[in-house]
Amino acid sequence: MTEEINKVRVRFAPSPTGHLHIGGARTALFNWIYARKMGGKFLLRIEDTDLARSSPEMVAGILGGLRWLGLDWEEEPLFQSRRISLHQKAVDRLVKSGRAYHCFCSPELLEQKRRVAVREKKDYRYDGTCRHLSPELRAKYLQEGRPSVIRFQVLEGEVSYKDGVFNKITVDGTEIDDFILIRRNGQPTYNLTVVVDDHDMGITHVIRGADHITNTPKQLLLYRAFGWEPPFFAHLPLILGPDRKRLSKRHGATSLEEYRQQGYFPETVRNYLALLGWSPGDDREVMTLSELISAFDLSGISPSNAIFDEQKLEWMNGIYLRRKSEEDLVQDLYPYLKEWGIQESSKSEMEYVKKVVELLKNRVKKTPEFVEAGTYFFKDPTTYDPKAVRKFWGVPHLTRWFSLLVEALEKIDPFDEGGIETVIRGLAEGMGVKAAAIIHPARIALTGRGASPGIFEVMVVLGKDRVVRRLRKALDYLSRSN
RNA sequence: GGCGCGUUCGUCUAGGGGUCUAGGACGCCGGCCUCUCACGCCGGUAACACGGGUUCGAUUCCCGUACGCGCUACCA
Repeated sequence: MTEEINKVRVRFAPSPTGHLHIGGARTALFNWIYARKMGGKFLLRIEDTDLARSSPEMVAGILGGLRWLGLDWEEEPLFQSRRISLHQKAVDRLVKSGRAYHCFCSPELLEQKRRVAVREKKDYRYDGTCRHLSPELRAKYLQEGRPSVIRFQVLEGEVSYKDGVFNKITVDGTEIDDFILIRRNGQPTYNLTVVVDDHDMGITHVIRGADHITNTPKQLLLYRAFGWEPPFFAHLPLILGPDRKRLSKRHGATSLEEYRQQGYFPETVRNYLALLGWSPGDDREVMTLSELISAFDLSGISPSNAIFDEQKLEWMNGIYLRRKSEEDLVQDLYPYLKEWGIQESSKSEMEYVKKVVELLKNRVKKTPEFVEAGTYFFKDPTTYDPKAVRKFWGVPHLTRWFSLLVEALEKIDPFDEGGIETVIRGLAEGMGVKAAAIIHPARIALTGRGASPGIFEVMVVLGKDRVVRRLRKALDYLSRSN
């Protein structure tokens, strides 16, 4: 029983007003890992009280993103919008106990006061007009049905807490506004809902972005006013773009979905994100999930913001890609097959694709790159790389070499690597040139390019028919252009 | 502007009074391998923001300055 009570419960609480942001994904990941590490539970709460900007599609997208990353949650996600009456009830308690009060100041009036303060270079804070309203006047206004908000009454002199990541955070009570708990339209505000919901969900550790640091003292005040035990707070440093500004559209991809579409593996994103702001304390970087979980510790999180380095993400994806089996990569390639002109995937065609993957996997970092890198395995070259042509096709006797090459290759049976290599090296020797003198021109003929996997391997995969056809085609091209 | 927080190679970071000639990784540069390109391997480049303290001794502790970021909403 007590064991159950002491169990760690963490949550990820996105607001469905956009796609799952890379920063949100990391927050979710850290919560998930922490729950796993501690044998606790990872819960979800959808903060959809901003009715105008929230949508069910966004909720679905966010859940999909979490699933893709492998971050499974327990219990049903809590929808904040369905808890409004509970939030209001909680505030009623505060009003009754005198910790919250109705404020009748109009938004226009407050806006005006704020402008004045800004003009005079003073910092604005709610002046407490309605805090000091006489009970009679307040009752009268209420009776008249004057529109009002409910504000929290800040009494404390100083609030401080020890953050799990940052140093001790202290703020003077005079710096905290009598913040609004319930809007004019009856909707509760963030600082209130987050406290009520976290309490009701039994959240023990709040792990969230550092942009919430300054909200924390307000929330602590609410916990105190409600007489609730506050959770442990740990704030994650922000993820910045290369210009040190908060990661945004200007930096390119910011949503998890975009990285998925670009061909990054979930394990890469997970691993890379885990390393943004956290380190296992030793030199390990490429780590499995279970390694991540066992090495994870809140104390390993650094407090300074981190710049998102896409180059390193790409490098890491290359590591994971090379570790994958050809079979798995072929699976990943299915959505792209039609770009190679493969309509329905027969067994033999898949065998061919697998061979192509074998040759290319050390040369790409993301799955979709196979498409471009491997086009010549599926279509005869229609153009020849001009730079390579200039370098290797300008030699004399090339057409004669190609003719001899075709002749020799046609005789090879079986058409395997050893046989091909022997033939080509023999041919070169016979002509008193290096093998490279034949290999490079042949590569252009076969692939259209100046670079490719080893040419003997390429020939084997292409097969004798394609090889011979392409060499003849090049021969034709050469004789016409000379 | 006010308040809060932060500051180790270009980037992610290790280290937290002497063992630091500050370690690793990405990137970049060079080399090896080699038919090219990759992969792999080897090597190199590059940092404790600045100024004061405390101390026998500060990258490590304290204060200040600079810079950065966050918050400053009837958004979350």
